[in-house]
Amino acid sequence: MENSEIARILNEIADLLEIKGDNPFRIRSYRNAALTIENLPFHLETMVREDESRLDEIPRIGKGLHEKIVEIVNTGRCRYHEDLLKEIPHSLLDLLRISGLGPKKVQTLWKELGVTSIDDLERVLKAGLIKKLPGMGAKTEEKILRSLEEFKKRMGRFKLATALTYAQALVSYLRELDGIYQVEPAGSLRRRKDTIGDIDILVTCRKGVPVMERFVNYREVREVLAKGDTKSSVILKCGIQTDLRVLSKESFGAALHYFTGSKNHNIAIRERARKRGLKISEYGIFREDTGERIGGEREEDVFRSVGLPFIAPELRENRGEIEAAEEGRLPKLIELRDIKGDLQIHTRESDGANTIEEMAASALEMGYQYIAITEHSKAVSVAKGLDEGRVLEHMKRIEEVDRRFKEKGLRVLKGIEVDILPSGDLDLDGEVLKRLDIVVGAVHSKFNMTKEEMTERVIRAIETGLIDILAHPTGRLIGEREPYPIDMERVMDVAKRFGVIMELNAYPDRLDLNDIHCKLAKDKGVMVAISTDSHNRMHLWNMKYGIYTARRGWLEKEDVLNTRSYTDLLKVIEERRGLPSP
DNA sequence: GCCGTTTTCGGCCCGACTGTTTTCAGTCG
Repeated sequence: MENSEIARILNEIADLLEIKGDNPFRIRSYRNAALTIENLPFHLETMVREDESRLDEIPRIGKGLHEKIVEIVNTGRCRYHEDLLKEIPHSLLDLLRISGLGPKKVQTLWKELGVTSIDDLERVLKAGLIKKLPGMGAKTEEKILRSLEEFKKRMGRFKLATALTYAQALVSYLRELDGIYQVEPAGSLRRRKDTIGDIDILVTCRKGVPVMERFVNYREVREVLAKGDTKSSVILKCGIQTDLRVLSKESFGAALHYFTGSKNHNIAIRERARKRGLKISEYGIFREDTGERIGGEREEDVFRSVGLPFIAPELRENRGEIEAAEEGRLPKLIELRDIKGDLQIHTRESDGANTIEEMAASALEMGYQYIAITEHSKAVSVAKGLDEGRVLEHMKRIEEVDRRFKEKGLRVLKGIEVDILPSGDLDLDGEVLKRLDIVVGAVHSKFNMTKEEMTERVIRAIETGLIDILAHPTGRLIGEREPYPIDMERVMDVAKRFGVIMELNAYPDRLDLNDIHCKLAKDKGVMVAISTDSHNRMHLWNMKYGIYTARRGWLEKEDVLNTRSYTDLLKVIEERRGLPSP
């Protein structure tokens, strides 16, 4: 059973308890535990089966949750969860996902009108029954109707790249206004999470009202949800909810920290402040006893007040960054400028749009020292994948381009993205693969294997000793295709033995490895290569999204292969190939 | 249900906006 499945059950218990009106702190405990489990860098079921007592080392899991987790792992079920579902219909939980509907309103709808599903909700909305309920009126009914439509339309989240594009345009628009001091996007966008629920923008300015006016009149606004003096919310035409908050200069830092989150990072920081007799809110840092303000203008004030160094936004997930900060072992996170080359690039020879020369010229403009040309292999026929003969021909063309770019400072490596067949065999002859400078291996077919089958498939491929880099290791396409099931810990253990490097595919739809897998690789001492998988010249610029994810995964320059110089890169590959084969 | 620099009971982060209220509950982040 996956960690996410255990977390889902615990989250559902929390939802059910909320509708029941249970103790809010117990509910929080379930949510905290669920979040902790989602973020674990190891497979919880395996750990519990090996040594149940190690559960006690995990924070926010006490006696009660310990028992429930063991039960879930052993039986696949949780009696407490099932008992709750006997009282409360499961489909009621969908209603909580509609904004404006919380546990109390859902309970009222259920008890008073017998609403137990989205369909029921639509029915009572059409019949105009909601405005007759206690505590609800015509406006509530209308709001729920709008939220329901929004919910059906956007069901889910937006890719980071999409949200960043819209946010940056809006920030520029707001900056044009006179009297604006600071405009800063916060939230999961600033933490560079791979998907974004909504955009939060913070502003300081001479006068708040004109900013709010300008915001709600932005050309991209579809609907204004709320408009106040300090906070307004809109839905953009693309469907992203966007909130703007106006702050005083003296509280900007505290607010930036607060609205950057994550929620659990904030709770941990505030808890820390409370123990020091301080109170941290989005308005600043105050002494609990006297109420005296001791800071808040700069974000650093928040960290300093609780005795910590600055923690980069990408790390703020309460995944150990506070402890690391305390012990002075925060990572020095990788930056875009550390990248010296790109190791997965396609050209017209397979399914790319540009020539080798064009890709090389763009790479040179970006200041890179090297690129690898990695076409698909023959199994990926839709992408005009290469057979052995075409690989050898293509190698000559790459060598020719390399000769011309060498003196300009760019080396062009002969590579391939060889298909890992369902059997785990590679799609090209080993003798041909050995003649290439770099071999990237990847799964592109038969995604519906079981976890065991897929893990074996990839491990077999690694054990050929012929793969240097394992590309997009989970095959996910954000918002379109779930990652295929694979035991990443086992894969990385084998990769470590064979010196195989794990790819972080920087293409915005992939970001694969994800942040948690990057951290896992780092912890296991497996090197990561950040590659764009470029199919045209513009794609080369996607490297930044890979960097964002790498930073969320605690990666430093040293953890990433393509921060190496050309000669050091070759050394790493050479050493790997020199490792004893089975 | 978790947790301990107020340590095994009694707390648990904090504030804005909305709508239906007439002093506040619900929701959200």
